[in-house]
Amino acid sequence: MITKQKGCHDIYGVEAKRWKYVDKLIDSLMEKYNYSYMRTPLFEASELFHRGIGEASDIVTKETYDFTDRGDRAITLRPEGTAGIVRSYIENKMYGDPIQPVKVYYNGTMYRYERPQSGRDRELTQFGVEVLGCEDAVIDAEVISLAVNFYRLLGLTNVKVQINSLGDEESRKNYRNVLIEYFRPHIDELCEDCKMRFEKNPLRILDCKVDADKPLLKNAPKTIAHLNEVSKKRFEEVLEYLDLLKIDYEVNPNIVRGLDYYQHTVFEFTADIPGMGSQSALGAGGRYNGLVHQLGGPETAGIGFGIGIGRTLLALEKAEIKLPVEEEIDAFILYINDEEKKYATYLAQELRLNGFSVDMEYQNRNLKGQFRQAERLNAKFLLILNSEDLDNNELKIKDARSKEEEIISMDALIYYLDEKLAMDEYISSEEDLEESDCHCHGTCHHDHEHECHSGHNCSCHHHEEN
RNA sequence: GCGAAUAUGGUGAAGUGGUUAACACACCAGUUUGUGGCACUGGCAUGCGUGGGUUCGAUCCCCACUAUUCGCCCCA
Repeated sequence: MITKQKGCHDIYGVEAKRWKYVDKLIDSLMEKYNYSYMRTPLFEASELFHRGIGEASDIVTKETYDFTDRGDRAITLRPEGTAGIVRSYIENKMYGDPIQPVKVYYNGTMYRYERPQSGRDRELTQFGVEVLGCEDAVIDAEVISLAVNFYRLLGLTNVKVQINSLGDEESRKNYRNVLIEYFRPHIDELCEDCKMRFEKNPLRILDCKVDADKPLLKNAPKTIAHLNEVSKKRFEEVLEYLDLLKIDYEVNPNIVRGLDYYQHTVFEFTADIPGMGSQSALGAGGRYNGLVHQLGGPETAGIGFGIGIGRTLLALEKAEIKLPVEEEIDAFILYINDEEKKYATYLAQELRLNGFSVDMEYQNRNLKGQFRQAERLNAKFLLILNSEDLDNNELKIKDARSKEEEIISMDALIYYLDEKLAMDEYISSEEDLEESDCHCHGTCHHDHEHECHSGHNCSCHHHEEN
């Protein structure tokens, strides 16, 4: 048997519906914020990521999927979304677009060569936005609030925004020197990794987990204290806008991010959910004003974030938040003989083209099996074909919920279904308010708690009474 | 890159150095000449991750490998 590659996943069934739900939410939210969808290639010249992300970062040194193609080109599967977007922005000269700033979003797979574990895969899906060509603090706040609202709409209300500012180039350099001077006399107290970081990227020492509790780290100079006036003012402005938008945040001087290109605002979205382990970061981002120029474009401000969809869904699961995924069909068509089967085939198409979700029996199973199939599919109505009824241009329709059954004229079917389904929607929205979404159909023959078709646990009322 | 655990059918799993590998759920067929969830009957692993070894004999013991899961590291 050929199996899937390490760290990859097949997504299907109910799981696929959850993903689809998130995709739709993203699209509709982005439409409201007026960000345009953008799709860039899954692979790019390796150089793009090396120049963009930074040679020193772990990502480029050991976590990318690299290969040479048949033309001997060095190719890398994209490990993140920003570099490709920026490359495209430059290549397509979007800085000349009459509409500025350029606000885009993406939602696609990324690849990282890592050891997989819970919440971390080799193929992962990220949703992210990028705003290019706007330096104003208001856009920082919009981008952050947008992400928070995305989480809120999913039901994750306890996502924390951790925010920090690295300042502009000048501030960043100053701070770096301050930090080096601060750590230099204490190098020996640091862990092995941090000794490496001291050389390559001293900022990263701050979010080291091994040394985190040492007073040396706790008392380390803070970025914010070493911002120059302009940077400081800018950061305050971002926070003001966040207050205005009622976004809760926590200024965390240890957020420095792994990538070299960040400046000014950097942030991380974390969810304090039991069972998420060290994968509590659901998304992150920041401002990358130097990147466009670094990749060969004009000086252009940029900001964005990336959110891991898989990890977000995992958080929802751990927090026991259910997404309202549709798992019902409007009607299922049953029949016994071949004449009826032909009519069923015709009727299914007719109803589908009229906007109903319809399925039917395909392989002439006995009625018992067909009823079971209809139940499994959560069909709201069963259309039971009968030659005699068909001759009278009628059919028998059974309401799966009420068990009521009646014979109606074929001509009235569409109208009938429309009416009933509208009613049904009304009723189920009422029920949602009372949180009674159990599909046990009143009577239950199970002795214990069991899994409902909709995937949740429910206990049967008449057993509870005992 | 480092560490740990696990590996039996569609699923959850039990099990033993020796003829037919429990049990449950699911599924299929039937009892029921066209109405589902109950009951009953029957069907459902030529096989216990792969390769080697020990043995008269291995799913069970040993070794290696692979895969999965979890943790560390790291995280766009």
